Amino acid sequence: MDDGFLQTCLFFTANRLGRAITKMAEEEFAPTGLSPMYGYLIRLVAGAPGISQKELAEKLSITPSTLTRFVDKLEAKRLVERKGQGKTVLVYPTKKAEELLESIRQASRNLHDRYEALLGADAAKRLTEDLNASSALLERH
Amino acid sequence: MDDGFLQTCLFFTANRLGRAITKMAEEEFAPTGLSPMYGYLIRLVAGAPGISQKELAEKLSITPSTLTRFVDKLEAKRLVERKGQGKTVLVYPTKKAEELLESIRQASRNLHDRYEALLGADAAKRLTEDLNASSALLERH
DNA sequence: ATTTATATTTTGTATGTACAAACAAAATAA
DNA sequence: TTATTTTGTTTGTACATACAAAATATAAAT
Repeated sequence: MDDGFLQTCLFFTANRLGRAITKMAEEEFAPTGLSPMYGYLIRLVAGAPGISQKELAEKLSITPSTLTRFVDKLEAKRLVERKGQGKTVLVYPTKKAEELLESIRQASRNLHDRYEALLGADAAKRLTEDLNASSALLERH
Repeated sequence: MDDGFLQTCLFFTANRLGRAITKMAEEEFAPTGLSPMYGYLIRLVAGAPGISQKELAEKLSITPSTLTRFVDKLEAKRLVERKGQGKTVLVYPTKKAEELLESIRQASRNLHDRYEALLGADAAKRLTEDLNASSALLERH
């Protein structure tokens, strides 16, 4: 069958892996009550209280509008608080978020262990580094 | 700042690349009037007229429910036709789809050329192969 | 032949994400 | 000091995708 074009297309293969690892990540993060991106957002905020939304969007490589939605949800769950500083919005973790932190870190570790077991430690590390490097190149067009 | 955990997490890096390459792919596929996944779906159907939805979902690594939605849309655009063969649904390309094919192939080529120019031919090829191999390992849990 | 089990598809619902436009505040220039 | 531009955020809307449950249709077993 004439379907080799899929396996040679970076768009397809990158998203294919994205779907597979997202499913796994959602399973591992289930105990935290958050999906993985929200968990990472909380880790960033807890590691730099008062970080601006702009910085958060940049670090997470998502658009500002998406970040607004994320912060909306975490604020509704009383996990972060906004404090407007002029036109920029600063984000702070709540006590509740800090209490969740260890569970989030554990989920990250479990996820890491799980895919490492399947891919091998070396291959996983190399792949992750390659993905970072390639993303950086593509993001600048 | 304490944000290294992002760069070492395969979930994050895979989806980061996914977002970057998806944006690029959407730009290159714009002339076809389709988003990239729909273009590839049409290529599969044109390459194997009468292929079942189940097979299509497998080849594209998406869930059957997502595939149903995709075929719904392409059917509404008169690009494919369904023919129920018992419990399975067979999908056929229309004339209109066949007329689009060359434009879709061209978009794929343009996309390929574009990211290859940024990543280098060798690196792009290796990355794509790694992504395929890793997806295969992760999809089986 | 009727019931039961199995495989495929569809539907309802939810989520992550983006773009474009609107809005608000700040910085710069006149 | 007022007018213009830039920067950061939010809102409306749309789309790709998934899961769980329902529907449909075949095949298997009694």
